[in-house]
This record gives sequence, structure tokens and C-alpha cells, in this order.
Amino acid sequence: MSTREKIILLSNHLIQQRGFQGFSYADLEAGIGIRKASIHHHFPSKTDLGIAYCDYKRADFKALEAELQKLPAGVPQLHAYLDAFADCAAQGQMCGVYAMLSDSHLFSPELQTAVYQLAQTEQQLLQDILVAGQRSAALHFAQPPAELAMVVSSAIKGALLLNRIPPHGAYERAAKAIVDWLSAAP
Amino acid sequence: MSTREKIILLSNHLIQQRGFQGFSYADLEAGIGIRKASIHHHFPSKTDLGIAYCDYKRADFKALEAELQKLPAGVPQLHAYLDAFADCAAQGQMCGVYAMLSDSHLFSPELQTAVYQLAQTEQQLLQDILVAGQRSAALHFAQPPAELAMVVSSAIKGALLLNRIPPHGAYERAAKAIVDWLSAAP
DNA sequence: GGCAACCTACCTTCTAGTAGGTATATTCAA
DNA sequence: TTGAATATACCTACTAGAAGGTAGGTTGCC
Repeated sequence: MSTREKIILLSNHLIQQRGFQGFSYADLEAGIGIRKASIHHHFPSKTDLGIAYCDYKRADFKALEAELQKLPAGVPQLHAYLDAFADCAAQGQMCGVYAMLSDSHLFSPELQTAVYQLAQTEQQLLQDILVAGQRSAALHFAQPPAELAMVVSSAIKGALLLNRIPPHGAYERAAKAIVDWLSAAP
Repeated sequence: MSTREKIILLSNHLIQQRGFQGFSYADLEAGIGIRKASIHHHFPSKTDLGIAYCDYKRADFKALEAELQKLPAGVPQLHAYLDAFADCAAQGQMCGVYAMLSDSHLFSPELQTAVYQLAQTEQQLLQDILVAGQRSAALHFAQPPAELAMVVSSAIKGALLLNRIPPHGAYERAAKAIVDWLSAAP
């Protein structure tokens, strides 16, 4: 793995744990084992790192989208999407996208735009899952898909935060409630 | 209004905008017009301020709970709860509770506990609204109330974040979708 | 030679927090 | 009723450490 990739991967971990403002180049130095100045060589400013992170996350979602195409529409696709956050949940982490959104009011316009596009990409991915599920009569809902995608993605990201407080397990319970709700007969 | 109250109120605004890690005593100095050292007089450490903030928020929820008792169970109570976040949404702010949860992995155990108790208080408040609505046959759902409260509160807090990205208005749309969903005939 | 990837050593700015002082009340005893 | 002690709320001036970032040098590969 290239140093650049190592930096982004560790950033991902730290962002999901503490948020973008909550980690520093010193943390990366300690975790990767190269000097702070060398990290600036790869990402001159933290804004550059943030933008690269958004690109990485978007690519991640595109890869997930490709995986989903191989599954039947409906519950299997929805489950696969929800499972993508199970590791986060197990480690008491947040969703990286929402972590970035939380801190976005402190970002440069450039990074804000990158964050917004990332959030929209994910939103669209979930909406496509819901529409495909509805078309194949596997999922049942009356709301417009865009609205529903908003509610569902908000709910799971929020659940990742609630997952941090006792009693833990909020994420799994919320995910199950969502699947039950959408797959219930009308 | 006492200086202490002014500090907490301004902190509330800053936390909802930038998160607990995202503002400093210097911001309070600029906003309130007294020196940083004077703010340390009222809240010796930032942890003390955080704990006082949690107390303030809990009192806020208790006051909201009292208000809700005056309304009919079901949609009116649910609406009142959702309206409590409308101002946040209009200003592109987050929910203070979730903002604290986001940063909680950087907090002292003392402040973490305060945050967790605050989140639980709110969770319980929403659960009570749902249960009362179900009992009076105004709200309809099959999931256990605790699970549903998790999903609903997660969804609206998450929507406050989505509200930050274009097209704005995510909060209102999500709130409407939730009310429609819960009040629909079974 | 030229470039990428790393290094040491530094800078500035911001952070929470402290030391110690002043003005203004409040309390309480002679 | 005075006057000393105490407490509150503020101040200026400072600290140590962490933040993001820079200057400039070394190494090793194509």
C-alpha cells in the first residue's frame, strides 16, 4: 500500500472516530511513522487531505454500487448497504460522510463543495436501492423515494451516534427496524 | 440575563453550528464582550462548560416535556417535538445533542457521561410521545417503541445535517415524511 | 540530472488555562 | 454606623503546548 493510501485510510479511521477537526497531522505522524512534513508533501494542506478523502469515499460508494448490481433488488440490496456500516458500528465510529457534514461549517468553500457532493452521491445510491426495490415489489412505501432516502440514510447515520451510548447495539436495532418497516406487506 | 446564562446560550449557538471542539473561549470573548479569563471565572475548564451545557439542555427538554403534556397525544405532540428543531434547521445548525455525541470520543469520562445522560433523556422523551400516541390510537406502528424512537430521533437529527447541503429544506421534508408515516392508517 | 519521498528544524497562530490585580458589593462585628 | 473581612466579577498579562504549515537539506531510484 502506498504512503498516500495509508494516510487516507488512517484519516478515514480518525475522522470516523473524532471528526475532521478532531485529528491532526501529528496523529498521522504517530500512526504512519513518517514525519509531519512528509505528510504535507502528499497533502500540502489539510483541505487537500479533506478533498482527497471525499474522493476516496465517493469511489468507495461507486464500488459498493457495482457490488449491489450483482444482488437481487429489494431486501438483499438494502441489507448490503446497511452492512457496509456494521464495522463502523462495532467500533463505536460515526459515518465518515456525516462526520464531515458536522464540521462543514468550518471548511473552506472548496472542501464544503466536495463534502456536499459526497453526501449527494450517497443519497442517490440509497434512493436507487429503494426505487429498484419498489419496482420489483419487494419494498413497500408511499413516500416519494427522495424523501424516504433522506429519512433512511439520516436514521442509520444518527443510529451510529446513538450506538455510542449505553445500551449499545443501537445500530443493529435501528437497521432491523428499517428493513422490517420497508419490507412489510402494505 | 446573567453572564453565566449568556455564556451558555452563546455556547449553544456555537456548538450547534461548529460542534464542541469547533469553538473556543476566544469566540465567547468576542461574542459576549468580556475577557477570556472572566469566562474561566464562570467555567474554570471547558469540560465544566460542557457539563453545564448538558444540564441546560436537559432542563430544556424537561420544559418541553411539560409543554407537551398540555397538548393532545399523537400528532400534535409529535409536531411540537419536531417544531423544536425548526429554528436549528432554518439556520443550518445541527442538533446540540448530536453535535456533542459527535465529539464525545475526545471528551473526559465525566463529560462523556453527561452527554450520554442527555441523549438518553431526549430518547425517553420521544419514546413517551410515541407510546402515548399509540395508546390513543393516533399513531400506528408495529415496531417496539424504543426501536422506533431511535429511528425517528436519528432521522431528524441526521436530517438537520442533510439540511446543510443543497437542495436545502431536508429537515422539513423529513419531518413531514415521518409524521405521514406514523399517522397513516394501518 | 531530475524527481519523489523523506528528513530536521523551524515559524506563526491559536488553544486552554494561570497568576495576580482591581472595583464593587455583601456580611458582620465593634 | 462605621469599618474590616469576604466574595463576586471582572481585568491585564502571561504560559505551555498543539495546531497547520514552511524552508531547506538528504537519499535513492529512473
